[in-house]
Amino acid sequence: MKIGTWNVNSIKAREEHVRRYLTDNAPDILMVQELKSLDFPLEKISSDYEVMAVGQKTYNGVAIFSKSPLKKIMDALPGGAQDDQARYLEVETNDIRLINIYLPNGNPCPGPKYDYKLAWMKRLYDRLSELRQDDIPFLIGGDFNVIPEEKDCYDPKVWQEDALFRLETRKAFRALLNLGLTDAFRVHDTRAGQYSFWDYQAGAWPKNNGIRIDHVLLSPRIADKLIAANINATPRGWDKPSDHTPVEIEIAAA
DNA sequence: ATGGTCGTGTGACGA
Repeated sequence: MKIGTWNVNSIKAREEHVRRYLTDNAPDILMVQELKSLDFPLEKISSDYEVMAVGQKTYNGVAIFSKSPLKKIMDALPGGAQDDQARYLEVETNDIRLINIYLPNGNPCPGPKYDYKLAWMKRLYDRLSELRQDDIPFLIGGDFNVIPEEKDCYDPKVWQEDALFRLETRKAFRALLNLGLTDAFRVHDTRAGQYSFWDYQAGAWPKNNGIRIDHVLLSPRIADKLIAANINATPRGWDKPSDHTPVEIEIAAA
């Protein structure tokens, strides 16, 4: 079973990119982030996929494409009574719990946006902790807006005080891993300089000045089924690309 | 050394 995650940076601007990606790669599941649309007709992208989304005008928004039927578990991260940002979608398909997130960026840092990011990560910790306690196997993918380690960015000094890399952010990400989760990509590739995002500015893509911020984390029983994991940089090279590229994993069926 | 890029929706703001 092939599962991908991709921040598309506007579904309106990237409709054809997503269609092409699904056609070329035929994943069983694709999780996308940053729809930047409240009600884009996602079902018209491919008749091979069922799709479920939580959208919002202009900002955020996540969706899941799946070849198998999807059952909604929740479309907001618990613990945020006044939080109306579309960043979380939890579903069940093929007896697997799937979570798609667009974790807050948090810049500028310090400031209220960074406070929101840390609070969101704590809420995420609480939700994943609950799933672990209930022994529900799950896979969480998306744009985490977290650079886990120095080797996941081209120049750690530049990123030192950034909301994506500063120590407090990395500690909060480490806490998620300490629930017993596996960073799927790192099981199959330990090299430095493997990135999922390259800024549009300053020739970051041709210079390979990127960062690895899109992740797939697996609970233990799903991790045991992991067959492959990779970053597919091809879509970043397409015309008018997203600034992110898909991360792909494969797990053994049933 | 400086400004440099997109997307949304038309003027900043978010990334």
